[in-house]
Amino acid sequence: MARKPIHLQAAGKLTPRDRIWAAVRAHLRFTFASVADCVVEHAPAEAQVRRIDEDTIKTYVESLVRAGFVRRLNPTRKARYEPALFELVRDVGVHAPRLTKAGEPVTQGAGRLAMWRVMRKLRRFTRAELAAKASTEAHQVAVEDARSYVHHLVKAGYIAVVTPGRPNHPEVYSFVPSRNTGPLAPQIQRVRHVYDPNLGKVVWHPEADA
DNA sequence: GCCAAATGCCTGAAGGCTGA
DNA sequence: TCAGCCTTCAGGCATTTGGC
Repeated sequence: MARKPIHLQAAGKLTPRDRIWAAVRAHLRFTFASVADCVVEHAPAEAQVRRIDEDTIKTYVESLVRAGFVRRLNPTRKARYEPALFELVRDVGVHAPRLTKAGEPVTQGAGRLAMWRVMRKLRRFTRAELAAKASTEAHQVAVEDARSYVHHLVKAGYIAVVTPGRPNHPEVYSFVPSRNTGPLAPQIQRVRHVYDPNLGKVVWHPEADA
């Protein structure tokens, strides 16, 4: 099996990595098995958590070790049955660190998150302004990407068109305060649905316009 | 459309356990 | 004693996703 669409992962509003991270924080010192047990114990009743989660745990714990969030206490085991023992050394709160297998921070999604923050701050903006304000040295946001993101958020009702675009006068948008649902940026899914992770639900889909 | 990320499946290695 | 089984871990790969 492979990764599920985010709106289908939302049972309990936690991804597998969120649950693993919560288990790590609960134990401080742990093995793969103890985390797996904790994940199952605290899983929502409707979620079918299987033993296979241990593979996911292994992958994520390894990335946490590489990133320095977690330290292995017994790098060389004396006996085959001595399970690998880990310790949490850097607790960054309830939100699971997003890491690659190599332990590097994940930059995917950084552009949309930055745009979401800029929208909530500026309240009134053009696409070019949004892209410029959301860009950093480490991560540039293309105007075309801003156009796509704004398009979907307008459809979903997060943004309103204040001044329609005309030659030499770019379209001006305003952020709808009542749609300030939280710090997490709404996501445009592959199927063009707009999913709000703050609400844990799909807030717009193309069929809604039809 | 391409790429990286996230997740699950599969296989093999190593060593302890168990029963004949 | 020893062959076969079991457990744990590591690594590679496939699939589907969201972001760009």
